[in-house]
Parts: sequence; structure tokens; C-alpha cells
Amino acid sequence: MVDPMKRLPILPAERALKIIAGRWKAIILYHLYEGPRRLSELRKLVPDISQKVLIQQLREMEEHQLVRREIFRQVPPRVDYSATTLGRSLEPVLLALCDWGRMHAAELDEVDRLVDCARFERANSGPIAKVGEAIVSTA
Amino acid sequence: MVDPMKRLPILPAERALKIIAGRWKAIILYHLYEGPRRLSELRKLVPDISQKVLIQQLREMEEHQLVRREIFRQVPPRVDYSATTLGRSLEPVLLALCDWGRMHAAELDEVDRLVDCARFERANSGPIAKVGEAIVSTA
DNA sequence: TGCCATACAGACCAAAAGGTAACTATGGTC
DNA sequence: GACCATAGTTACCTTTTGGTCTGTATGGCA
Repeated sequence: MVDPMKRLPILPAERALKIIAGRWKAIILYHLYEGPRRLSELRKLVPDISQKVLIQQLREMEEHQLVRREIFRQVPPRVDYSATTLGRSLEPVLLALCDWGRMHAAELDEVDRLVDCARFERANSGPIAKVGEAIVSTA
Repeated sequence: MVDPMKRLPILPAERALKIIAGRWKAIILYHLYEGPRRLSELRKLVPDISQKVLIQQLREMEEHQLVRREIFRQVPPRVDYSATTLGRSLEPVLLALCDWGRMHAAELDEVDRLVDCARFERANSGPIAKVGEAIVSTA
């Protein structure tokens, strides 16, 4: 049995990082913000992730209460994953990370390599702000 | 030789996470925000990190241009590390992470275990906001 | 009876990240 | 010549994370 809820870091910023820094968590959350999704749907939405890891990441997020898991007893089985309030509260933070990531790429002249993070970048889609300008999108 | 500047993720949010999610990067940056620091000083400020890993993290941040390294040819040698503009631009993001981490701990009733992140939490030191309220400290 | 779909679990492996401890280099001081 | 301090490097090991592939349970359907 895996230690349930093994202690998170005591420094808040590290705690937050530990919770969201999983290889696929941001993308998964991003899809869950649009509404509940079944495992099979998520697999299609994030095709590069293996099923085991997908479930792993979902379980960790469930443990940290970012995600809710609902089971419908049917055959074949149906399970819905959705973002909790706590999970949704992460959206502005992810948005800030996204903005900063874009800016960082701009500074290093690598914007071309970047892909849009659709919803995450709503705010400023124009020319990317450089260091002097606004950094966190004032929610 | 380690691959210099191996490609960062194409999704901005993931890129940002990759850059700042190192085990000690947030704390190191936090100390560099106060001014330039020598390696020996950082070692005292962050006693739990080993010298090898400290240097590793600094080098990665240098590569990503969050940190500047200045060498003064003296005996014994002197090397100063300081936050670049790009590094400083991360402060509001770390602040947002810190706030969210505090809130997350509050929701899970684990505030007691938390340690203050001094500068990172300047804004609201009063009772920690719960989910409904402001999440990102409006910089 | 065998096949389908869904949602898992488990064995096993590989790479990355983090950590320990010992070694190098420089040139001053005792 | 031995020792000091600073700022590294190196070999080696452990843990964590991510990944592949195969197996399982359920009950409907042909």
C-alpha cells in the first residue's frame, strides 16, 4: 500500500510546486476545466500519456483534492473525473505560469517553438510582453 | 559534457514548471532576491542542500538565465550569484504559488505544519483566504 | 463460447533527480 | 612544508518518476 497522503513540503511555494509539477498534471487539469471527462476521453485528449501514468496522475490529484472521481456502476463501467473547487482555484496560477513561460521563451527568442496553451493564455495573445512589462496577468 | 540548453517543453506552462520545479530553486531564488550571494553564503542560508546539488541548481538557473554568475579572480576565489531581471520576473509567480500553497494547506487543515515563506507572503499575512476569495495576490 | 468495451492493477524497466563523500586547484599564512 | 579557505569536480549510489506490456473483472452481445 502506498503511503496515503505522504507529507508535502512545509514551504508553501514548494508545496504548490510539488502538487502541480507532475509531468502531465497541467494538461490534464486544463482539459478538466472544460468539464468532466471519462478516462477514455482523457486518453484521447492526451494521446502521449500511457494509461498507467494517466491514472497515476489522476490519483495523485485526487489525493490532493484537485480532482474528483465519480463512479457510475454500469457495464461497461463508467468513471468521471472532474476538477474540484480547489482544482479550479489553480487556474489563475497556471495562467501565470503560462504567461511567464511565454515571456521566458520570448526573451530567449524561442517563441517559434512554442505552442499555444489555448485557454491558459486567453488574456494577452498579442505580442508577448517582455521583462519590463506586466508579468502576472492581473486576474 | 551535458547537452547545453536541452529543449524545454513547448507548452508554456510546462516550460515554466520545468524551469522552476527543481528541488531547491525557489528557496535559492528567494535568497538571491535579497541581493548577490556567494556560494558559501548560500550554503549557510540553505544548510540542507549539498554543495554538489546547490551548484547544479545554480548552473541550471544560469542556463535558463534566471541567475547570473560573476567571478572575481582572487585567492581564495570569489564568485557571486545574483538574480537576473528574468529571475526577478519570477517573483510574482512564486508569490502566487506561495499563496496557493497556503490556501491549499488551509483547505486541508494543515496550516499548522506550514512555515512562513517570509518575503513570498508579504501580501496577506492575516487569516488565509479560502477557495471563494482572492487567490492570486493581485500584484 | 468467445469477443467486445471500460477501467483498472501489477511486474518490470529506464531515465532523471537528488544525495554522499572524497578529490582538485590556487595562492596566501604559519 | 603543512595548512587554510573558497569554489569547484568526480565517482558512485538511491529514490523518484515515467513508461511498456500484460493481466483482470464485469456483463452484454453474436
